[in-house]
Amino acid sequence: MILATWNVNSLNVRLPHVLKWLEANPVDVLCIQETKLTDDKFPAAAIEAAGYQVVFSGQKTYNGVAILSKLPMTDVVRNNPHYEDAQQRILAATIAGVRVVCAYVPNGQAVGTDKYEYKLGWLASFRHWLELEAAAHPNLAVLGDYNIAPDDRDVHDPAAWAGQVLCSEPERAALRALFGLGLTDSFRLFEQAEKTFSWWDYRMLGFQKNKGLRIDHILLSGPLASRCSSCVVDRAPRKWEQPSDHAPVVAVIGD
DNA sequence: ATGGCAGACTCCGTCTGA
Repeated sequence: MILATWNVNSLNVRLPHVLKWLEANPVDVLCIQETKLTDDKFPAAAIEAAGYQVVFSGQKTYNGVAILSKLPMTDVVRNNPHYEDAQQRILAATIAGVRVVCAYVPNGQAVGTDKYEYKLGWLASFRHWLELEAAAHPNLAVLGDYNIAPDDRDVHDPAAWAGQVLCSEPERAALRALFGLGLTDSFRLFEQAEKTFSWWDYRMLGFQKNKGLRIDHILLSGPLASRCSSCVVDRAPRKWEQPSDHAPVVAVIGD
């Protein structure tokens, strides 16, 4: 099974990119974040025509998540049942015996702001819910835009980003708390090129200068991690016309 | 210290993202 995650920064704009990428990369499951579409405007027909079933949970202007799958999805859950949230950031489904969670973790804006506090509270409740999911589903995969760079290897300029949002110690501790549930950052199971990132600022030639962060992750429970044979970032779509500022991350799970 | 870029809505400026 091949699992992928991609923050598309508006599915309205990026639908052609998604379809083009799936044609070249026919993954089994693709988790999408930042659809920025209400459910009545979701392009389900175009995705189904490409051979994927799809579930989605959106809102106007911001956030919004979707799971595309070649195989049937059951037990679909929208949002964290233990966290009252008007923002649509979580979607879960069971696919071929694997519990797949698609998450768009809040950005946090800046350390010390209300949005930052919302992010930390959201993550604490997310951990609580994932603990229950992990207990119920030995095969658990949590994919998405975490808006956290796990450590300084995941930051183009650690000194400039030190203590800043996406890199602050409380955020990193919240991510480690998810690792504490037995979830592994599949990217770090393998030898990786230095300065591999999944997001680059649109401004100041961020991608061309590789001034990025690795904030999109595929976390796997023990049984899935032991069967994982690769995890890579696909930089190719970031070079296309009118790209998302994020690149897809892809993990391969063997038999 | 600010803006740079991009997308969406309030739509020719403002908010948010990361």
